[in-house]
Amino acid sequence: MFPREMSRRGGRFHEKEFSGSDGHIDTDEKYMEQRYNPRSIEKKWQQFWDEAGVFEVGEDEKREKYYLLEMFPYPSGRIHMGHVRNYTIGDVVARFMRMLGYNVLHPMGWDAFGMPAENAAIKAGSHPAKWTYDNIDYMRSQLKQLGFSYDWSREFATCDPSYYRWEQLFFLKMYERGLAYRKSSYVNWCPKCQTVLANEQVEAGACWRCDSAVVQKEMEQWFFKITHYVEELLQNTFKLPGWPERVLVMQQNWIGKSTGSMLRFPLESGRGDIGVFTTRTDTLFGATFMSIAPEHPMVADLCRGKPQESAVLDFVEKVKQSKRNEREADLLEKEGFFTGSYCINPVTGKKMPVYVANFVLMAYGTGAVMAVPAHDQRDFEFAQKYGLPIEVVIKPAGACPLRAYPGAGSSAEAGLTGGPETPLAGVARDGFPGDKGVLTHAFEEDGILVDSGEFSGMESAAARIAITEALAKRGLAELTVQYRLRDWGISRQRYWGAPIPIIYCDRCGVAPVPEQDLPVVLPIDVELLENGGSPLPVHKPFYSAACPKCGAEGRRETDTMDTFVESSWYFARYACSDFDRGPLDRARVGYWMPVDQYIGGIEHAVLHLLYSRFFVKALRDMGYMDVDEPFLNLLTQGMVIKDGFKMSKSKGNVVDPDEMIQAYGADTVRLFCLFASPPEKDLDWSEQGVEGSFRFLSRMWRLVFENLEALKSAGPYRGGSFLTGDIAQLRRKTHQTIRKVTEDIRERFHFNTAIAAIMELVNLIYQVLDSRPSDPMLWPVVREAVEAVIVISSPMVPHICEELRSALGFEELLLNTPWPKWDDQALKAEEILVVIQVNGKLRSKITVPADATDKELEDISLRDPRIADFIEGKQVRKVVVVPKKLINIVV
RNA sequence: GCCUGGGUGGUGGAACCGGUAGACACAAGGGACUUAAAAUCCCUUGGUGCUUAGCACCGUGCGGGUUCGAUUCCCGCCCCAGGCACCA
Repeated sequence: MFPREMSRRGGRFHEKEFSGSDGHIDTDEKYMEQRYNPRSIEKKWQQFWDEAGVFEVGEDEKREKYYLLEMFPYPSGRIHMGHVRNYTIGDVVARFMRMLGYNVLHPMGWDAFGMPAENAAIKAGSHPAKWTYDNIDYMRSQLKQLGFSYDWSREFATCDPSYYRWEQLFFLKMYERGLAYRKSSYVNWCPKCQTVLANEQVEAGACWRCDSAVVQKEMEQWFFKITHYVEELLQNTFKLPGWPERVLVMQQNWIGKSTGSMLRFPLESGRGDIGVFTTRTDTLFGATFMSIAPEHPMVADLCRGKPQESAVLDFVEKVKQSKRNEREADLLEKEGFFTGSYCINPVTGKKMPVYVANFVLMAYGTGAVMAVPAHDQRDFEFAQKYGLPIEVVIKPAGACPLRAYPGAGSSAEAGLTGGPETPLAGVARDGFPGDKGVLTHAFEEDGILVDSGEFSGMESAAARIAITEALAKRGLAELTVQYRLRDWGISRQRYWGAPIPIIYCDRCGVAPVPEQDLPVVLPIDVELLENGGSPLPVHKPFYSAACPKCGAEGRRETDTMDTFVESSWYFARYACSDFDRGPLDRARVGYWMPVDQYIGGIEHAVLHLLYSRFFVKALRDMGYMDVDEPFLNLLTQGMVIKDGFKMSKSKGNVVDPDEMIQAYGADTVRLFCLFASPPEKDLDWSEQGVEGSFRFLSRMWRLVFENLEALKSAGPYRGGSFLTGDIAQLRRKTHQTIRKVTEDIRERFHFNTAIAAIMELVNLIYQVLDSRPSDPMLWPVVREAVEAVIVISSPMVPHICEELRSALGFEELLLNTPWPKWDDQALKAEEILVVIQVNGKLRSKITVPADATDKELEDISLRDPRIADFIEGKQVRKVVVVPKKLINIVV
């Protein structure tokens, strides 16, 4: 259906070209000339803008700067509707701010490293570089066809050595400062992509790119120490009022700060202790056993020589083999194994069996958890399963006085036997969740401590501090903070990325590449491997390198950097993309940074937006820039969906921007993207909606060309004359519309309502012209209205507006035209509409002089005949008057 | 489970520091122009009812509350979308 249907239904402006050969349509040549034909005018203005370089900017201290940026695209082949929407929103803001007089930087470039290039090249027998640069050329031409106002002189692709050389320099500087380091650890490995992934790139245990299950693998990897800035990253989320709340909350959750205590539990054997992080120190008296992660370094020691040693090690091995998604997604049944060792509860002195448990994560806290079954549901279930003691030590505030019940805990497996000393186990007290006096699940809230020695009777919050302080005197505790955020693993075992500038030497170990040897250029003459693995480890000219320290033959690092490294600083490079004496020209970066408005998809809420915030802090501390945060204001636009789903090839609901532009022109596509919904919401693509946008532009076009002579000879309205009726109303509407459009764009980026207001104004102009008032002021007022329509529409639909404006005889470009101001005088009406309610229900409407007093309004409404029916025979108890708006009569 | 949004006509959406619910558009129906079609223009369009030039009642997920007045504020639910998820 698609292309053919398209050219038939939407391609109206093709008719003129076809008509020459057909010979029967162009009977009315004059009428055809008046038709809106976007194809020719859009090309004309794009060429004009391009040749004149009108969007190129420099630093100008006299003007206020405004740096507007949209997330740059990955050159995947062709732009999709999501790009069109994102960049259209950005372009409107850029053009609007320019007209308001700001010195606007609006650049574009390419996030050009990454795996799709490799996969596509393997498939096509091509090279990632060729694939990438071909795509860039094509996509650049697509962006130009949409008329976006970029300063193309600043364009760059991140796969260019002139870009990534500076990234390599940053790596070296970060290495010097300990912000880049190498360590061996369990990392996320995607077997399909043959590479390691950062935590942020694992979604529900699966690879963010290919959706394969991610496994844990122990490897030597390079990390960026994002945790060095964890507190600043968190605190600044409270100082970014220009960001959407939900993005900030997502980042806060991702950082995952929790305050608590670090506690030490001495081993019964006397050989050391187990460290534990807990936020619930107040429940310490109820800690009856210990759970540790299978990867915990003490596991081997704890079970050594015990009867269950081999069984424990088998269990550990089994858990390690399980997939990350299964293990983390709470799918696996909670299982544990007693190691055979005990540690001692430092406040009760009681023995606590140490279990290896599959749900304990080595990566959070210390990899060991004190288990308090009465006050943690997971521990409760675990204790029931393995017959471990459950001791209640917190009661709900306000509950009845305590009564003791005999315990019934069985601890056979742990070696604890019941007896007179057996603690109260599994028994509920007043106010606890439970049935017939038996605890059915853990009581997890804060409350009042019981059976907790000297701390009994304290409130949880105070007890947390008090118990920690008491233990601190014995060297067994300290107050501490834990974060969920972990360092950013940046090594990728892939070819198409920026090489990490490191050489390994048998004698000297890790040797950074000297700065003067940068860039370490990614070799182009490689054979890609079928399985997707990197060819670099088998490419001798690359990996063979002399050790910079001793000169002996070393081996170059063959991993490349995560592509998110490139996008973590590109916004600063736009300020000085031609600078070749360093990564960033301080003066120019100082002028432009930070980005005043950043626009992009919500999918980067954590990934790119968190990495960039980290990078800017690191660059600041290394002396490259002076800002703390990269993006002052953030707008996250919604997805483009069709038929209820995100556009995707598999759903078969993709709409190609090229075909849309061919059929309707760029202005129509832009207009529809802006009009169909506010930017932060999802946009539902509708063929008919696009038709409607085209219809509106045609209407605007005809408004000018069908009245061209009258409009031109009218000259602008200069004020002074007294206007009446329709004409006065039109002038008022013109200025109301200017105000509404200005505020809708400036205050909240609600282009949909701005466009609706312009449509209303156009409708009114037509209406006034239809009524043909023989008033000498008709054409001057209409002309003022038409000019306003053209100027305030121009950020959204720039091509048609330039054309219409030049048709009216203007010579300067619209983008150099100041944004119009509304005339407060013109907004004033002589008469206003006031609604009358009785008991809050609308009963009548009256038109009154604008200067009527509240008392007059009240009198008029009480005399209103419609109102009389409703108040007749009733007593008027009260009359509420909202000045110039509404009267409510209460009877 | 926790955290964020969000539930308004046939559809996209508007109004929301409480004050005319449904702007603007799409779709649908009717009409004008035309040999015809396209394009364009005009009218109707939340629901129900009636004594049908009009009027009344109901209506913003559900149930309460505050108020002269609630789509908007408060309390309690339901549903949808997104994020995090054994975090100790």
